[in-house]
Amino acid sequence: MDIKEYPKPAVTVDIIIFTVINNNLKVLLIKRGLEPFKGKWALPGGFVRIDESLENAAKRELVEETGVKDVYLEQLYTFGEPKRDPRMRVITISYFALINSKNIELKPQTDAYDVNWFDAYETPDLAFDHKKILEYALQRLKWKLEYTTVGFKLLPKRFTLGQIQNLYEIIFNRRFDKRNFRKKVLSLGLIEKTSEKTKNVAHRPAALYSFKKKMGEIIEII
Amino acid sequence: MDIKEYPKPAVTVDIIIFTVINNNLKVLLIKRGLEPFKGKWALPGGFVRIDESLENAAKRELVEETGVKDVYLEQLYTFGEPKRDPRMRVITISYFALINSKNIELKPQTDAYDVNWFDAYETPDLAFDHKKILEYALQRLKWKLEYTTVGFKLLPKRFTLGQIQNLYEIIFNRRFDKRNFRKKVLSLGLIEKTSEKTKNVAHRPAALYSFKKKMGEIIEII
DNA sequence: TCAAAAGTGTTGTGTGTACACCCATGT
DNA sequence: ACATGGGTGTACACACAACACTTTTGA
Repeated sequence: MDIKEYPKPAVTVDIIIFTVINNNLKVLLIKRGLEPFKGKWALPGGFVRIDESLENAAKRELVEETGVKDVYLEQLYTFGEPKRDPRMRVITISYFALINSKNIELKPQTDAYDVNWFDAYETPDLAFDHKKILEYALQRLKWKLEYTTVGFKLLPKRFTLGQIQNLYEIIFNRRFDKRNFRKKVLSLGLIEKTSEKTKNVAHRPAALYSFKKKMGEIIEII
Repeated sequence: MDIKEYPKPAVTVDIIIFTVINNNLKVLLIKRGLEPFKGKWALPGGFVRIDESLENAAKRELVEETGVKDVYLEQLYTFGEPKRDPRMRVITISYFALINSKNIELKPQTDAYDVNWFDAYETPDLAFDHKKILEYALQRLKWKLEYTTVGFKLLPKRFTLGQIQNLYEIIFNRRFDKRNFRKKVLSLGLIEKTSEKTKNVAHRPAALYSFKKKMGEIIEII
């Protein structure tokens, strides 16, 4: 039997883009302008072009929506239930991205459709099976933060130890002991104190830290 | 633009089926009977039917090749480089399966093409990018054994502590301390000693262990 | 002066690792 | 008798968790 005889599913990529804004974990969603699920919020994504790699498709979507390039991006999972899209068989390869909010140039104003950041744990109803995909991504995010240091990608270039701890507390939804947390983070040897401190804060200023060079490889230990 | 205008990639599943035979980690390969890569060994797999889920496609392939149903099966990764198949754009969702060799009814004899178990670390050249996929699977396998207990799926119903240790030593390619290993395994509380012992062995007989009931949930802790 | 986050050490508990000898059986 | 894997306990190092008070700033 010739392979061309098989009817082919459509193939898309969807991206779960996380960032931290105002000490809250946010995810980027797009309001659909077309049926099906017109008017519902959905993960950004689109069809994979016939001659581009899956990762490039994801990067392309990412750039289109946020304007950022240098982000942490990894394949998450492939969802392919036959009825997940009412129109036709669609298989989607999901990617998840971590970006720090300073790098973002959202372009919601310039476009007809709405693009917005939502609290990752309190999104509206999502189109397709995107709720399930988001939950899967949140699970992976927790896992990644527990066993790797990729979470640091969510931070700006200069940050305080308090900001890291906040980040972890948001994502794990629990408190950590300040002394133990700082000890642990510093013992990793990935960051170093700069000579600067926070300014205009209504409390004791905090030392600003930055990543040591060559974080790239170390970050991907798993 | 209508979605039907996009040329669609073909979608397949490939399965990395691991088992342990004679204290060696084995992977199931099939010799290709058609071009491209005719005569080369490859991972079992095939096209996803338009109305079946990805996991069902993987299960179908698994049953077709090995006759087994009750196995550990999980999605591994999706490979989609544009040129990975010389004929056309093919995206493959890989799955990896752990089965214990007692359950297998290989059907290589009845088929025209060859099916065989190979040492997972010493396979011949593989078709397509299957070498890369296999290496990815081996990496995941190590990881799974380190952080979960799914590796026990590779064992028969009754087994000795030495067999578990062998399994781990094969996969990690290093030796473990016998006392520490046994302590660790027993402390998990997942297995219990049966009243039986091994027979006809040229050394002191070993106690046979079996899984406690309700292993199902515990096994999937991550 | 008050609120709010920054900053700082010690102690106990549990987990992983290193290590050596006798036992039961088949040949 | 000997070869082979089965079976067992202790001691040290290290990572993690619990815990409270002083400091510096803006309002």
